[in-house]
Amino acid sequence: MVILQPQIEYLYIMKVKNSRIETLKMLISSKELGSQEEVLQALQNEGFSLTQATLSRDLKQLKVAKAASMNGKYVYVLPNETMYKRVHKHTTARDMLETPGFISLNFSGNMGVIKTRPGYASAIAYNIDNSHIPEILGTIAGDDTIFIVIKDGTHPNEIMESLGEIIPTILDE
Amino acid sequence: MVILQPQIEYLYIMKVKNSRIETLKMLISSKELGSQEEVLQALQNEGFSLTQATLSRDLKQLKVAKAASMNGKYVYVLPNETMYKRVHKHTTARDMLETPGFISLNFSGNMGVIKTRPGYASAIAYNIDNSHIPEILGTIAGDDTIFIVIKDGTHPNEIMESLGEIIPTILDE
DNA sequence: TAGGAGATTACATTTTTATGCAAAAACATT
DNA sequence: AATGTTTTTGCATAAAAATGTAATCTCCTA
Repeated sequence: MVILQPQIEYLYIMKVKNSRIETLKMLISSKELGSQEEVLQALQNEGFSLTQATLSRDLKQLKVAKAASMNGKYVYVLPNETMYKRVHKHTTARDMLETPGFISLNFSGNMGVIKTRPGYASAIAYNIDNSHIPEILGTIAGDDTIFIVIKDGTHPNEIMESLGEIIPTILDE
Repeated sequence: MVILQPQIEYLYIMKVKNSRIETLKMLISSKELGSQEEVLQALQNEGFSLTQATLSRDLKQLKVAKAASMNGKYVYVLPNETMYKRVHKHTTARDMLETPGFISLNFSGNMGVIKTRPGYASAIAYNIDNSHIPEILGTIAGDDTIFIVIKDGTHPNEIMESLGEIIPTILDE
C-alpha cells in the first residue's frame, strides 16, 4: 500500500518560496542592486527560477523600497529603520490630515511653538485665540510658525489637553 | 527706461525651487502618495507647475523612497532623518555662504533675538527654518527682527555654532 | 554688455515596475 | 480519489518612473 505524504510536498514548495524570500533579503542587504532586473539576475545566480513579475510581488510583500543612493544610483533597501519609521509616521500623518496644516507642537520654558504648513499659521492661531484658554496669554503667528506664551507655572500637559480640542491630532503623539 | 532687477528674479526662482522641495517634503510626510502622478497632483494643488520628469529628479535629489505599505499600496517615504540632515546641511551651508542683512543676535532665557537690516528678517528666518537645527523650536520674523525659541536647556553657544553655518558673519564678532 | 558656465526644466522616449488574468500547483475536505 | 479552495506563478500589458537632449534662465566675468 502506498502512503502519500502531501505535507512533504507542501513543505518543499513552501521552502522554495521561503528560501527565495530569505535569499532575497540576504541579497538586498548585502549588495547594491539598482533594478529588479539586477535583483532577478542575482536570484537566478543563486539557483532560483522566476520572472520579474514574481519578483515584483516578492518585493512588495517584503516591503522593500527603492531609494536614491548617494552615488546617483538607485538601490533597493530592506524595510529596516527606513520602513518602520515611515510606517509609524504615517499613522500620525494620516490622522494629521484631519487637522489641515498642523505639523508639530513643542514647549520650551514659558513658550510653545507650533509649526504648520506654509500659510496655515494664522488660521490655527486664530482658532487658538478664540478658544480663550486661560493658560494661554497670547499667540503670534508668522507664515508657518506660531509662538504661544503660556502662564507662569503652567504645565505643558494642561495646554496640550486644551489644545487637543482645537487640534485633535496633537493628542495622538 | 526699464531697470532690470536680476537679483530679485534670481531669488524668486531659487525660492520657487526651494519652496517646491520644502512643500514636497511636507506633502510626502503628511499624505500617503502612491505614485508620482499623485505627488504631482498634490504639488500642483499647492500652486506649483512642473512635469513628472522634474518631479522624478526632485525625488531623486531628496532621496525619497517608494515602498509598499501595509494596505497593499505603495507610498513615498522620506529618508531617515540623520541622512537627510547631513545632505541638507551641506547644501544649505554652501548656498547660504553669504547672508547679507544680519546685524546682531542676543539671547535671553529660552529665546534669541536677531536684528537685521530692514526687510531682511524673513529671508534669514527662512534660511534658519530650512536648516532644521534641532535646538531651534521655531522662528517668527517681522521686518527687521527675528524671534527664536530654543529648546529647554540649550546653551546659546550651541545655537551660535549652528547658526554660524547659515549666517557666517555671526562668528566674526 | 557680450559671452560663457552652471542650473533647471520640458519634451520625448526608454526603461523599469506593477498587475489583470488565466493556468498550474498545493492543500483541504469529504 | 474526486472536488473545491487557496496560493503561486507566468504571460502579456498597462502603468509608472528615469533620463538623454535641447532649450531656457541666472549669474559671473572680462
